[in-house]
Amino acid sequence: MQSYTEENYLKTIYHLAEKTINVQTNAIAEQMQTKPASVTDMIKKLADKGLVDYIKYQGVTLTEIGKNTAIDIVRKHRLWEVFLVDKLNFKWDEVHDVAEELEHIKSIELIERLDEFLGFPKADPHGDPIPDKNGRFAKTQFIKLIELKIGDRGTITGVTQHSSAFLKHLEKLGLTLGKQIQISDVTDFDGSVEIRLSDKQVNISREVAKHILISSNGKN
Amino acid sequence: MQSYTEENYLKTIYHLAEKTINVQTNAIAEQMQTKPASVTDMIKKLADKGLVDYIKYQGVTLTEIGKNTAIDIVRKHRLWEVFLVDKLNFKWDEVHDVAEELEHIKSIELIERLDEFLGFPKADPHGDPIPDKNGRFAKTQFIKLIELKIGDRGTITGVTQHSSAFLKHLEKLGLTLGKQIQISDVTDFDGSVEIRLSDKQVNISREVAKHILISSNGKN
DNA sequence: TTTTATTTTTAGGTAAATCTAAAAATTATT
DNA sequence: AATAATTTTTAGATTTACCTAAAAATAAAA
Repeated sequence: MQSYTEENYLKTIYHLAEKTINVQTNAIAEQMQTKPASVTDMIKKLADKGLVDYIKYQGVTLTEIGKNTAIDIVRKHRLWEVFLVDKLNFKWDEVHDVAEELEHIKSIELIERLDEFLGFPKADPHGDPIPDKNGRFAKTQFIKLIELKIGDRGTITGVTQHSSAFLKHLEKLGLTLGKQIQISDVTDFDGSVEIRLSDKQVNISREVAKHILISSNGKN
Repeated sequence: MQSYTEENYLKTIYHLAEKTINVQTNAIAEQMQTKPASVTDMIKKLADKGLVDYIKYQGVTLTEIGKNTAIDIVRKHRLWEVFLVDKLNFKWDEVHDVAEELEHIKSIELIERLDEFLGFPKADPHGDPIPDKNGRFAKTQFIKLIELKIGDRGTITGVTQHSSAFLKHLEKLGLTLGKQIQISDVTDFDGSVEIRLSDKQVNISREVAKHILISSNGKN
């Protein structure tokens, strides 16, 4: 059984490991808003518990057990987000902090039943995949909006930025999950992208385009 | 803002204060499965924060702020219990421990929306009243089943014992919330009570009868 | 390949919530 | 009222998760 804090470390390491193989102390510290010295302390503890592999000065990797624990927390977090949006009518930019607390509630039964109550959702309100109770993710075929060419069509299925500012911005533009889009133009000058929606045309910066995930439904 | 632990102390003191005016250190310790010395430490802290009034060796009472905080936790606990039973199909004897964790999630918005989602329930699955967001309880007129006379009718509206064993026992007998009952006999010998339900007749011990609350709908 | 910069760790300390054991106050009993 | 029993508090430690400041290791630059 892990403490609330240990769980948060595992989750952070898990997310950072999606980008780099060996996760660095400073990266963890920054992510968790704490100091590198504190991270070192905790890493040692997690290593003693067999949740991470750790070589001094070389960063950490999750062990099998550590990874499974982390995935379980991610599962809880995302299921609660679905609950908050689908059942309690929260906006997609309002759910993160509360889910951050709810993810630590320790009851397997609770999560199984919540999953069922929500209809076994495959993705959270930001399009992030929800692992099943065995920790398996449904394979998904995403492409970044920025990589599409003029004329390409697709459906918005995820975002890689969860800040409230970003999500509110998308909401205002009408770029929400499930929306069908087509690239109508890409500006050479600043790389901004012109997008055709069913009812209107919007322009987004290159920076925004980087963080939108599209499930492509064919060229042209 | 209180810690998880502080909240548990306030809640315990609140419940104990329903029976005695001045709550004793030992009583708190027993209830919280901790040692009296630890309780004294925490009481001092709560007194410093203005949440309890404390005179050495004389026990504690909640201040207005402390009481409101406690009621808020009770509200959260009971709303989550309703959620677990009504939405996730937990049994009434399975919800306490999980609600014990959920009650500490800090988000006013969450609870308001949960309350609405559940249809502003007035009582939890054990019949305990749920305070509204201003901390006010709906007045309820309960009488203990043990106090009824032969021939009296009523509706089961609460229990004063939340142990799983007790609740499972009632469940097996068909004595669940909302059931209409009539007292058909009271045994002189051991005080056990014979109860008529719509479809059957059951016998309960005096001890069980003490912990069932009835909203009486008139004599005979 | 030194020197410099960055990253990481160690050493020593703090605050929260516990504990045990002993002392002090209160309450009950003779 | 004196003694015994109970309750409560104090004193001093422990554990967890932090911290700062300084030392050590690694990586980057001259």
